[in-house]
Amino acid sequence: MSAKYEKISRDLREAIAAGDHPPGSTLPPIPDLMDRYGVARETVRKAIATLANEGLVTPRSGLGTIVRDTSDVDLHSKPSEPHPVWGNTAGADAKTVTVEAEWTTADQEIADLLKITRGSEVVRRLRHYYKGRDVVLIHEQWITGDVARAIRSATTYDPGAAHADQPSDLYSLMRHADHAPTATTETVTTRMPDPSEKEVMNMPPGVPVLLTLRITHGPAGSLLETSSFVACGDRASQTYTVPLPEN
Amino acid sequence: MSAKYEKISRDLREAIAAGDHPPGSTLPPIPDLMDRYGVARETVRKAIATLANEGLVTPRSGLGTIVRDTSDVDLHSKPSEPHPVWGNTAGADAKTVTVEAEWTTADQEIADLLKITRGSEVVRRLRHYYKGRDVVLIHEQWITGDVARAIRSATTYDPGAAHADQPSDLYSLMRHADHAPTATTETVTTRMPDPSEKEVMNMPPGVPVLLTLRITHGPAGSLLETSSFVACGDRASQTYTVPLPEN
DNA sequence: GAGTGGTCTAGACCACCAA
DNA sequence: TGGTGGTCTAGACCACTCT
Repeated sequence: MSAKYEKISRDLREAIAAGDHPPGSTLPPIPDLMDRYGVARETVRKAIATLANEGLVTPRSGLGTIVRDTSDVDLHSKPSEPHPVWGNTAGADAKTVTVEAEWTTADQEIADLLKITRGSEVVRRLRHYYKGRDVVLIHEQWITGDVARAIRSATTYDPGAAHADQPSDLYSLMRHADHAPTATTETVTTRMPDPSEKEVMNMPPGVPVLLTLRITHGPAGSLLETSSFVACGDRASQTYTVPLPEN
Repeated sequence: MSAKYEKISRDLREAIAAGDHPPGSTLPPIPDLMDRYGVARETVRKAIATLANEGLVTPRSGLGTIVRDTSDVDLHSKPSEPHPVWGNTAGADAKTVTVEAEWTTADQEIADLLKITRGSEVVRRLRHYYKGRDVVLIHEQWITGDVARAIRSATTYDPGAAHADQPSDLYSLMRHADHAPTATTETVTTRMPDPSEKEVMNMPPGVPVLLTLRITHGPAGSLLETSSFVACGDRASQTYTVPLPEN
């Protein structure tokens, strides 16, 4: 109930909340805390690790234990406008890079989501959204073969081929290809990043990811694509406007 | 780059992913892993702590290191229907308890959100949403004085007083009080829980919270209330349906 | 009681960063 | 070079859970 490291982390947490140690500053060095509390090194480190896992601080070798700024959400996507309105909401230093693009076949999970048969041809794209030099969102997308072929015919753009230039808005292409999207269903949840996500987005410890699963609906109840968005949780938020019924 | 504990945690992570150690089972005991890798106890514990912070396992004294089931989201709220549709989406064992309800005055932050002057009278409510015996969502709500007074007059229900019985749907009361809500704006983000949230919702390590900030709009651009929803990240998700424009 | 994880120590060596 | 955090050890004692 009251381990030594818990008291230390509680004291430090309160000191941060009270405004000592403002964001960007450092906590007292480990040796200082060892003296102050009369404990061993590993006990202080455990206390600091607790705060790191809460996302409050980031220990950095040679520099000290840096207090994070937890209030700076600089990405603000509004899916009410089609999701990749990256340029609009994220500023001039935002960009998108298509890492992979390929024709492949749907596994069971994707087939279920898109209500197609397993093994159907689909286009899979993996894209990274940058803010400055940092990847802040990983977008994996599956487009039904029907829609991808229609786009290829109507616009001479093949969604399943890698392109040097970024063709921007897939939804515009869908409209030109007679598959205008009518609505999306987006489910938002959260979890901790796996090691590869942590590495790609250069995430400090104690920061979760915001996970969005999207399904795009087309004419006559058809399904056009499905996407998963994995966003760095301390930099991204999503806003929805929900109209309410009268009764 | 390749600390001993990193190799151990990587091995265990892969073993879990491969289907050895299915959800609910336990990892090998610490002494076994010490022997297998020829390392000290604290090294093994660090490896396991890494997995715990990723939300993959929960070590429990006397029982072992239990593999969590990361796929069981049992709460699924649809804000397209007014948010507290708890009974509909969460099953029969869901309930809501009002922990606090009071008339108070708006601080600067709440005043800004509701576009009222600081110090105005508002009603603040703190509610816990249960699933079975567990709190899975903490709801803090501020209702403008105008709206709360109108409800009190029209329905003889005072939102700012504690009630033994749960009056259910605030939006219905608003409609009866001539303040029908027309839309909500909901911003979703994520962070790690603070210690009090972790305690109230009995959250294991490595589980973030899903944070929703809601503003409810009323007739003629008025603002009726604002809420923060803090949901246990491994049990809750939210779904939005977004209509898309034609062009 | 036997086995599990939880806490803590005292000391060692290493990697990183600034001046 | 001196100070920072990062890793690791070998051993101790405690708290919890099941049988």
